Amino acid sequence: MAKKKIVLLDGNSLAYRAFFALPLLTNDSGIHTNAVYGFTMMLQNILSEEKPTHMLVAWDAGKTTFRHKTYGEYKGGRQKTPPELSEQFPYLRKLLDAYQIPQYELDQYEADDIIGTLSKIGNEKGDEVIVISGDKDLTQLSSNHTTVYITRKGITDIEKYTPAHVMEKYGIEPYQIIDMKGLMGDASDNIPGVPGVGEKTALKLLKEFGSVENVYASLDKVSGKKLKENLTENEEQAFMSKELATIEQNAPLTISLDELQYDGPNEEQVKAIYQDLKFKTLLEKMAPEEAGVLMEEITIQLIEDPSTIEFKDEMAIHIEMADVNYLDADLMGLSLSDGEKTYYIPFEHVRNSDQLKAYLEDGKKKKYASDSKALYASLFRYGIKLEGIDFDLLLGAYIGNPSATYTDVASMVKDFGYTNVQSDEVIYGKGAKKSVPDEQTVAEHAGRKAEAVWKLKDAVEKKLKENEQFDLYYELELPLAKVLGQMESTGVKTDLETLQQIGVELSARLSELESIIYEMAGQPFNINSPKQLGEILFEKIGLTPIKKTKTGYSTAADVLEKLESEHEIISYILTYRQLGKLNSTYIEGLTKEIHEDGKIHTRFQQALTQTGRLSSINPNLQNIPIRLEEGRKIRAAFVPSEPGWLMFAADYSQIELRVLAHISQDEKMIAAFREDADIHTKTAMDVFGVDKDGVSSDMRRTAKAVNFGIVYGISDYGLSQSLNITRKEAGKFIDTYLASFPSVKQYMEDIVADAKMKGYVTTMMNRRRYLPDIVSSNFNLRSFAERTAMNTPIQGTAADIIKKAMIDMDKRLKEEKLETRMLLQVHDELIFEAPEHEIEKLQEIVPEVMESAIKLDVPLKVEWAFGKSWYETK
DNA sequence: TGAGCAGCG
DNA sequence: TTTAGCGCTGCTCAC
Repeated sequence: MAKKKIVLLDGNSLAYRAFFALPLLTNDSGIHTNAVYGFTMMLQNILSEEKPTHMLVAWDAGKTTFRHKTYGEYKGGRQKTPPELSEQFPYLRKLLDAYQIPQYELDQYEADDIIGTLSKIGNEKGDEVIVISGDKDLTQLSSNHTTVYITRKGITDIEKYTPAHVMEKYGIEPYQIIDMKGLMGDASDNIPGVPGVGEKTALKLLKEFGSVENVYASLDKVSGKKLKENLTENEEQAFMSKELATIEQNAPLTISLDELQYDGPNEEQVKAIYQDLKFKTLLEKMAPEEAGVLMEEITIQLIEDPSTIEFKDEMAIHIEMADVNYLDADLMGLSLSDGEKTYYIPFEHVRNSDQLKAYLEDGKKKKYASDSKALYASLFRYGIKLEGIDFDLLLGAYIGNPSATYTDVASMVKDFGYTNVQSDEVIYGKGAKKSVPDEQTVAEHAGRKAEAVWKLKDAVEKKLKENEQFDLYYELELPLAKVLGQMESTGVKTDLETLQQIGVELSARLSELESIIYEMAGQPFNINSPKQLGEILFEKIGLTPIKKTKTGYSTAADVLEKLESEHEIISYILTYRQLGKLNSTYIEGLTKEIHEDGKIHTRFQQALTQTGRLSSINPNLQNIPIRLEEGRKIRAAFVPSEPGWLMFAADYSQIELRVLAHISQDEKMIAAFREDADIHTKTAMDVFGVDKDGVSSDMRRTAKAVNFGIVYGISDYGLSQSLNITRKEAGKFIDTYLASFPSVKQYMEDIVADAKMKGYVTTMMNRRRYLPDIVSSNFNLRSFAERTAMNTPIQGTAADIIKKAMIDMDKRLKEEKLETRMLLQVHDELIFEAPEHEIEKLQEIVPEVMESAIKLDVPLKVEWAFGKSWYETK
């Protein structure tokens, strides 16, 4: 028979944990729900992560247990269970019934004993057992087959106790936990132990003698007069305490392992209870499974001859395609809706219709799209130049809720409470089962999408107006979508031979490095496997691990760099990593992405980042190497697509610090930028209190790191890492910095306070980012939100600025009737290809347009270069 | 599928 | 007193 995976939960302990970990939530009906809610969250985590075959929740039975016969005061002095918690137990039991998880209690025994007995039975059969509790006593049950999960802070944070972990933490075996308790006692259970003996002393004694019995057998060897005295006087109490702490593993259970089989919940019942308790988020999580119901009827006109369509002045429009990548996806059909009538035209008829083409290219006919950039670029593949886009649902939803992840129209409209469109997953399936259904189904699906766009336009606009984001939407994001669509369609010419040539060199050097590394390691192994590499470095060679990850030793570059002087193999590994990355990601990766036209067409995601930046995918052209010369050569493969043309690149200099100077209104910083000083040198002068000539290169480097840190929402820890100095030193730098730029300090404090009050921060163009965690009681979450509050207005404003510059640039190129094409955006940089005779003009207008994209209290500065390839634009 | 690592601004 | 720089994408390994 297959091995079982048995999960045993300590019901009372976990309910207490959940109750105290969460604030006292009350639902509309006045029932307290925090313990049930926390318990449910935990349960769901366990079910999805562990996928148990067998489960049981054990409960304590009544007030007295067999332990009270040993010691009447057992668990004496405990606070009564708060009534707010007591009232939740019946709901918990009902919920577990709905989940169809067996529950069990046994008169005179505690939940521990039930769990201990079952885990023993499981162990004997070789099954895998997981015990979950909030009580560390249960760690005594850990064994080769049993792992004990103890909840840490909160409810979902769990510490896993294997025998090795117990050893690591306490230096003793799991079975010695009871000896430890015997000696030190346990205040929460009112187990006395030996007075004067705490955890430290108990562990010391156990490491020397092994057990309570042996401690007393060798009392004369115990050092310390007072300790010996205490032990002697409390011998009986020590043995009794050990007995009390011992979990019974032979309780007379009336239930067998086979009865614990878990086959999943009764969804209907679970849903009913969620509804009863008003667990909205949990309910929503269940909802996708029953998608497909409650759809309103829709009448779709399937069109073969587009000339029969009545093209209104305003219509919603959508193209249904078989893949997310609209640059090469198979286009299935186009849907149109005017709110009354909805049409679906299979794409073969779209392509061949002059009337439809004329409609799509008519700028006077307003069109509302689900994703306008996808429309521009996909229609452009068929020579159709889309005009008249006046609304974009994706961008509207994104501006209203940047943290959402939109995968299809259904996910966008959900934010507005609209449900009459199904998810793509429901229609097409997912993974291996993905397939296109019959045309009628596709037509309805596409029709519903167009209809949804039509119906939601008002709601989206209303929200934009309320949040004063109308301009951000109509002046920035919507026109940008068109520019980006053009850039994606244009693509960047990529020279395959250059890539291949670099690839050949890389492969040769990699195999050379490989032999050297194998030689030094004394054996071949997979250098790309952090696991194997860690074993070789830290076990075989015996280097000292500096950092650990969840799964083993960290072999990250910053760790290896610290070990470089310890062993010569390290530098070879670092080089191998670096070159391996170039080869797999850039040479092999980019080669695969070159289209038939000899170009690479990336897609810019316009509705993804939390800050308003763009991102680039399939492939990512925003992370082409530049920092190291070997990688930088990759850029030589990116060339103009026309003979005699050149690449032209322009980037904003220090845009984020300039934005910071403007937002914080720091006089010194503003002055520095106005006189075009080197900002890092200037910072160094202030932080180190020297004059310009006194700034060493090291000081400048430090100042640069501090400047970066400030932009990111600094912490002494982060700075200490990047500069390889102590936290204290880093803290000092930060203090000195903030003292010399007081307005920056003020800004950092104000923005955090503002975010706490409003729940969000904004950029100069009123882009929002919501930060619910900024009021969290969890230190990590809160700190992260605070740094985000400091960083987002800066990074986001910089993003706004370059977006505006792109729109202006596109317009200017047209006005000047230039052939120059904008190709790429890399956060603070724009890349163009241009005929040689236009270069002179570009040198004039590109900086002009970019520098005047927005008016700040400091000048914006643009630097530019051109050459025969991207590599040469330096 | 997620973790670890490394590439960019 | 264990936390711990901001924003991304893609490759490889191991499960």
